[in-house]
Amino acid sequence: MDRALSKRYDPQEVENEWYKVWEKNFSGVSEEINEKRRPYTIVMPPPNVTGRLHMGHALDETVQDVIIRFKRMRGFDVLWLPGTDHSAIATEAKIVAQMREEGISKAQLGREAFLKRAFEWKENYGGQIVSQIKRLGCSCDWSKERFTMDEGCSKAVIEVFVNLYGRGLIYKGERTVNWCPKCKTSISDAEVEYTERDGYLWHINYDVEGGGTLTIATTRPETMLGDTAVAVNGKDERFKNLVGKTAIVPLVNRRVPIIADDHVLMDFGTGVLKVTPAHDPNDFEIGLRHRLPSINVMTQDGKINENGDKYRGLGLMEAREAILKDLEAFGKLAGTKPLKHNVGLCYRCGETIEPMALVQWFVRMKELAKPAIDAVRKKEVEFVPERFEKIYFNWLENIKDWCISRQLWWGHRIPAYYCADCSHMMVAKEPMVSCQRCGSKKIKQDEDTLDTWFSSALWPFSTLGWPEKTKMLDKFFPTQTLVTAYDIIFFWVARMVFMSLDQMKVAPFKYVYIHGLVRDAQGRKMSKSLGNGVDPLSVIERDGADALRMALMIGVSPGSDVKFSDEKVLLARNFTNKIWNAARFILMNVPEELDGELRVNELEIADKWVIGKLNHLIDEVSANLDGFEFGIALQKIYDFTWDVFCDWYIEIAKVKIKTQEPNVRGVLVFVMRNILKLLHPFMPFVTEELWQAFQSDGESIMIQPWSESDRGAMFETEIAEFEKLVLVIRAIRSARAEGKVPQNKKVKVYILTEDEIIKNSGKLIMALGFAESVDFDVCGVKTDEMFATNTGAARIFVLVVDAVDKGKERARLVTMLEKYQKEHEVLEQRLAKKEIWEKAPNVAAKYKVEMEELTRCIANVEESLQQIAEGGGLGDGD
RNA sequence: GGACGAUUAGCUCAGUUGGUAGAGCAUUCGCUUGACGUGCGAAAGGUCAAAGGUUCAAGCCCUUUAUCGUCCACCA
Repeated sequence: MDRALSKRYDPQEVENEWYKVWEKNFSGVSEEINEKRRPYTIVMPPPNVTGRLHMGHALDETVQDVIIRFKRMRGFDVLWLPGTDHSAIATEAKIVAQMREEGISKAQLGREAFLKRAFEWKENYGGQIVSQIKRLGCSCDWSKERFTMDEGCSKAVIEVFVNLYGRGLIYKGERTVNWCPKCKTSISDAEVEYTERDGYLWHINYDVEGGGTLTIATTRPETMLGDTAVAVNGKDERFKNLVGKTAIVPLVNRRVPIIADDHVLMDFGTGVLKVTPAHDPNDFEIGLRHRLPSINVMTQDGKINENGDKYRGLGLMEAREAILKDLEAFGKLAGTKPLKHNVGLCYRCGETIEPMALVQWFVRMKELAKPAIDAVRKKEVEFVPERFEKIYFNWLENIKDWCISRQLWWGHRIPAYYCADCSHMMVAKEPMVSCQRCGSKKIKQDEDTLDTWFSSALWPFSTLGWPEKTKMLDKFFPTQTLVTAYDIIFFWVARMVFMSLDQMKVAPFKYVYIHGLVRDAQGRKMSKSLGNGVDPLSVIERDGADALRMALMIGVSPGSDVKFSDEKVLLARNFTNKIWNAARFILMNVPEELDGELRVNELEIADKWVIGKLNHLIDEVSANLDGFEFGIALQKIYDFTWDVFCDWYIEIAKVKIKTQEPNVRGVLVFVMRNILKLLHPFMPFVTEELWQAFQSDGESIMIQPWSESDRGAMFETEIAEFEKLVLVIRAIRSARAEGKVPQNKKVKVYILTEDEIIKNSGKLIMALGFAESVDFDVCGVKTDEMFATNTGAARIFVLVVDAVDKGKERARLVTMLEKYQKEHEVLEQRLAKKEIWEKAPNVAAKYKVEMEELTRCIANVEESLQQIAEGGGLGDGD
């Protein structure tokens, strides 16, 4: 690396450069099966092709990249396949909006020209999200990039549609569907979001032929224009005699039957229900049961249609006002009650959804859902965290047929063809040119396109070449892990599972890793309307992609939402700088012999400590990553790097470098290299840049073998022993600070201990505790010059001479004594119980040792107090 | 109505098989120490939402409750 390391890490300098290298070197995975390296596949959830990168993407892509980079280093033959989604409604809406500005409508342009324009739009904006994903450092294989509407994916869509239709699993029929008047298309049940609104329950009197009145209750009076019955519960004594008679719908004066149906609740509203089969799913069912006609009163853009008599042309709300006014005028309005009720909204545009009976295409779900439920039950597919399988089950177990037709142009056109002469319908893979029944050449293709999620559901295999039998499919399917947020379990995850099980006879992936949504610092969902979204690209530009990635990954647990805050970015950015400078220190002090062989059997205690800690870290982090515990893994690497390596080992290394101890360089480089590798999945750029400084072969860190712990160098006892030293040194520093000893002043230290390790580590203790001499016996200390402290768990008694604050010693010793005595008591009580010896002898033994230590400490403190009380100095005095 | 999650330091959150509570930020004190002031050392701060239970031992397991959040279902 010829770039001199500056004092501060500058991410901009390195990021673009490295991504170019990676993209060149690591795209184009081989289709051939590698006997030694097992394949590991992730298909990227395709973002909207014309979208912009937001924090949700950033989190999703980062998680995937962490997994992929980890698995790659672990020796898997990885494929992370990227791509984009045509996002039918969202994209078409954007194009239509743009056209509106130019004063052009879809109808004016025509289907063909519209599609031409849409593809041009896609070409222009489709690259944007891709280049933004690249800036995150994602190591996906861009040579395999796919698009849901490319030739192959489209072919897969047609193949599945025709197949399902042939087996009767796709059908065309009239059902109540969710109509969005703004998007002017039907949408599936999953695409409706319910929200509670304050509304009214209006009571309206319907005359009964032959005398009497029935008061119905409704929240949508405008739908009465389409009423074809009035229903009561058959068990309701109040209305029993009216069943079978005829009611008159006010305003339109339609004669409708009064029917009995169990769906009507006696205790809600007035117990009388107006039945509008065309505009309510429940009423539609009632209509089927009672063979009621269905009168549609709405146009596609949410106005009253020709069936609405004099209200024709009014918007629904206008119609409601007008109808209520008229009802009142006719004396038919019996009352108004406020009511909180749920209103369905379009998940794309937020418009109120109008249920409407329409002829649409549906996927029959019951048969497809069952294997998908079983696959998760049998753990062929596992959710991480597991609890999300409940959501999945709940949805699939109560699923209704899936409305897949959309009245849009941007999407996969339904491969159904109609004969203009005999109306014969044909569903076929290839465009039909003549009618199979009458031979007519006048053939028209179905106008509708498919739900975006229909093509997304095939994504894990359509992207690998299916329906062709490709080597890619052979090698990389089924995939291993799918990473996504919980909000699209219904839309996408469940549908991929049942489509794959049905078409491929195998689940599309083994694990579904679910992460949460990214929220702002106040915990609110980031949204355009709130304007609280943080642009990941601005974070990258300011603090680097590594900092962004770390900010998203640190301290998160699977399935829970991530609060994104500047504090986290700062933490992450500071951490990149910390590693950078740790590396800089090593490079400045270890200019040569970078290979620095690590000779384990020549190590001293501090070396063994850091190596041992590293080995434990490697094991833990590897296990955490295998278990999708990214937040924990990253936290552990962070703690080790900062606390263990930088704050302690490098400080010790400074002492060792001065005294020219032979092993220090090897240890520093060895630990640093391992930190870089462990950290690389999370922070690819800075680790790559530094890796290059610690080796000479120029190879990318991406393909380095993952760290393996050395089982022979776990050093448990050394770790425990060294940590006693740490406590002693901390105690000295603490005593100095409490005693207000100026930082630049050295101090005499006396330590009461029988510990051999501590006795033999005077040099280190002196150096790191800013002490000038360390004695291990009590001697020559006047009480008014000393400051005492305990050392926490090790309970070694430390005396620091030359303390300035002379008044506090006694009180401090008393406090210490009380604390020790209390701890002693607690342990004594625990150990008094027989059961602990029987059931957890190792724990009991540990407690016993601690208690003995405490006993010694108490004696020491008491002795000191005694001496103070006698007014003399400790020991010989001088 | 059903399900799930959250409740731990002033704030934001970790805490993986039960063994004497952790981090970052903020606060206080002290440091221009030749890697880093995006830094270093020290300190203060928590009856782990409440009440029961299991256990030698509970933040963690069980039961109930409260508050907040999310999803699903839905009475027009």
